[in-house]
Amino acid sequence: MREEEEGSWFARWEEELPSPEELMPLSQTLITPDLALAFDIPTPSSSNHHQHQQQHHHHNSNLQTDLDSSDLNGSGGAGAGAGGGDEPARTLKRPRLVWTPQLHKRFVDAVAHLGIKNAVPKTIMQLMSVDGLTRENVASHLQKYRLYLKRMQGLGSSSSGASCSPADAATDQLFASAPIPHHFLRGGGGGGGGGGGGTGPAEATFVPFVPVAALQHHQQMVAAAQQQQQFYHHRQQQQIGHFGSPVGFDHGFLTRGQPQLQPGMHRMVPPVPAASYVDDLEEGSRGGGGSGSGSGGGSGAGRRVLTLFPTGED
DNA sequence: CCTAGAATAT
DNA sequence: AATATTCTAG
Repeated sequence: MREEEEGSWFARWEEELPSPEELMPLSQTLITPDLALAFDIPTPSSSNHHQHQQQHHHHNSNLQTDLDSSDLNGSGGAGAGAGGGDEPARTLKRPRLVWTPQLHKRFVDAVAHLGIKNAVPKTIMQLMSVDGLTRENVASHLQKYRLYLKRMQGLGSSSSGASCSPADAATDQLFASAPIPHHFLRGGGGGGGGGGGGTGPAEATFVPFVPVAALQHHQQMVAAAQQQQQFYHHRQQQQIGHFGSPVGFDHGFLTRGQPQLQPGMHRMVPPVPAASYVDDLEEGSRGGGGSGSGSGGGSGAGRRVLTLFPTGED
């Protein structure tokens, strides 16, 4: 048992973690309609371009906002009835998870609040409380995120040309949408050091008494996986509708604020601040504090960090 | 046995 | 390029 705590880290947790707006539109593009479930859809290699008809009445299946991506799973298409039957509950592949800035924000927040030490996929996943998110999803993203951080460290001093490859630019945009917590800066190298500063070794020494206590059972992934598929079906019961964003935001996001408890799978919901939230969008005070972002130079990119929505607002 | 991490594949 | 999936190590 650990009893050491700074006592202040969680004090701000409420303010930093979930923002109502950010919390709501989280359950994005997960799973697709029963269509996918209906057949296994081997997805015939490449060759999928024909615009077929749009999906007629979709029950409650989630749509991706208004993205035209359309076939995530090759809906429709070939299909064929595999197997004859409709027992899709098996061999189902879930659609690719799209890491939208909001989702990433949550990811970063979770990581930031956990600290490097506890920022492991499972914990992060639990902290995020995003249904449909799997450990694999988080792990994969975490991997990428680490690379990004690592890359960031490599720079700092050196020429102002921060970006090396165009690829970085793209990733930058995604990752830039989320504030980089002071952690994550691996000291490794020494090299450069820091730059600026001291970001401090605040290596998250604080123990995370993860609000998500419980859990940690010897649950088998298999079971979890099956259940996940299950809730994909059950999902249809989700309470949808737009949450009043009368302003241009017409996102048809299915939102899922609180995790529903799955039978057999308990998900503790973190202390959702039912109290007042502070909209701490990107606080302007960044740059100096942290790792230096700019340190001196400032990447030319400046900070155009504004979580853009895919809603097509331009 | 389960989890994290990196590597590899799609 | 972005994610998923696989493999290996702890």
